[in-house]
Amino acid sequence: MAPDLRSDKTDDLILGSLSADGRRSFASIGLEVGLSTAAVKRRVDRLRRAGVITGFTVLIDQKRLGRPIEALVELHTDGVLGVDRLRRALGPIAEIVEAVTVTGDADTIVRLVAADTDRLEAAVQALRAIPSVRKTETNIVLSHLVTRSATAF
Amino acid sequence: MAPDLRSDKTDDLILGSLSADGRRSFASIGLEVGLSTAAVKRRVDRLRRAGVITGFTVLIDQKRLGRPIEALVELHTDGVLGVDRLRRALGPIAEIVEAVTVTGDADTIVRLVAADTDRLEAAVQALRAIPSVRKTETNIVLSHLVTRSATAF
DNA sequence: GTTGAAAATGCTAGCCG
DNA sequence: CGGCTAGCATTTTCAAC
Repeated sequence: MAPDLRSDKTDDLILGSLSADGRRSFASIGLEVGLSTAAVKRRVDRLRRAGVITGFTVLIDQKRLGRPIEALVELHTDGVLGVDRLRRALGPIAEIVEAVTVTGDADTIVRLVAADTDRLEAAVQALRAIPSVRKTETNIVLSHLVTRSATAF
Repeated sequence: MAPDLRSDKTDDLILGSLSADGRRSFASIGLEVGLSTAAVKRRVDRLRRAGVITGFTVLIDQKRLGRPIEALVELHTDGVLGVDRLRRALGPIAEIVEAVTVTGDADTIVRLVAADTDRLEAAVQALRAIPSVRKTETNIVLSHLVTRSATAF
C-alpha cells in the first residue's frame, strides 16, 4: 500500500464538500474553504494520487430503479474457501452490491439488492450453491437509519 | 414516495457510466451511449428529478485517512426503542458510517470506521450506553470482496 | 500558497424535427 | 424523445510572484 498522506483540516473540508456533492466545481469549493481554484485542484489531484480519493460516483436509489428489496446475508463457510475463490464465486451474482469478510460468528457478509422476493431467493440459493458454503442467514433491511458517507476500501 | 421512473437501457448505461466515474462529462458519456451532450444532460436531470439519482459523491479510502478499522456491530434492542429515537441516539457517534434496521436475530446493524481499537471500543461502549440496547456483537471487517456500487436508499 | 490569462472543454437553454 | 447551436462557466495548464 502507498504511504499514508498527511492530510490537514483543509483537506478534510474539501473531502467533506465533495462528499456532499461530488460534482461541485473547484471554484465553489475554493470559496467555501478559502482557497483559490488552482489550489483546490492541486489538493484534489494530490489526494487522488495518494489514494485517499479512490474515485467519484453517483448515488442511486435502488428502490426507484425497481429493486426495493435489500438484504444482508451471513455466510458460514468451510475454512478451505479462500478469499480469491470466494470473490470469483460472488462475481456472477448480479444482486450482490457488497461483500466483506468478518471476524466472529459469520465468515462473510453479503449485501444484496433485488427486484422481488423470487430474485432474492434465487440469489440466496446461488450463495448456498457455492462449494464450502455451509449455511446462510438472510436478514432483510427494513430501514436506513444513518448513511453518512460513501466509503471505498 | 414519488412514482417510479420507467428507465430504459440507455438510462442504465448512463447510470453505469456515472457509477464508474461520477464526474464524467455529459459529452463523454454521450459518446459512449450514442447520444448528444444535451440529451445525456436531459436524462440525468430527469433521473435526478425522479429521485433515481440522489446525488454524487467522492469515494474515500478510510484506511489512508488514518481510520484503518472497520466493524459491523449488531445491536439487540428492546421493543420500545423506536426508529426515530434510535436515529437520534446514533447521530452523535462520529465513527458510525451507516446503520440499518433488519429482520432476524439482530435488530440493527451499525457500520463504523475507527482510527484505532481504543476508539472502536469507545464507540461500541457508546452504543451499549443507549437505553434499551441490551446487547452488542462486534464483527471486525477483514477484507472487502465486492464493492459494486455506492447506493443510497 | 497566490494571481491572472489563455485555450480547451463542459454546461445550459432555446429552438427545431 | 432526439439534435443542434450559441453563450456562458469551468477546467486545466501556464507563467510569474
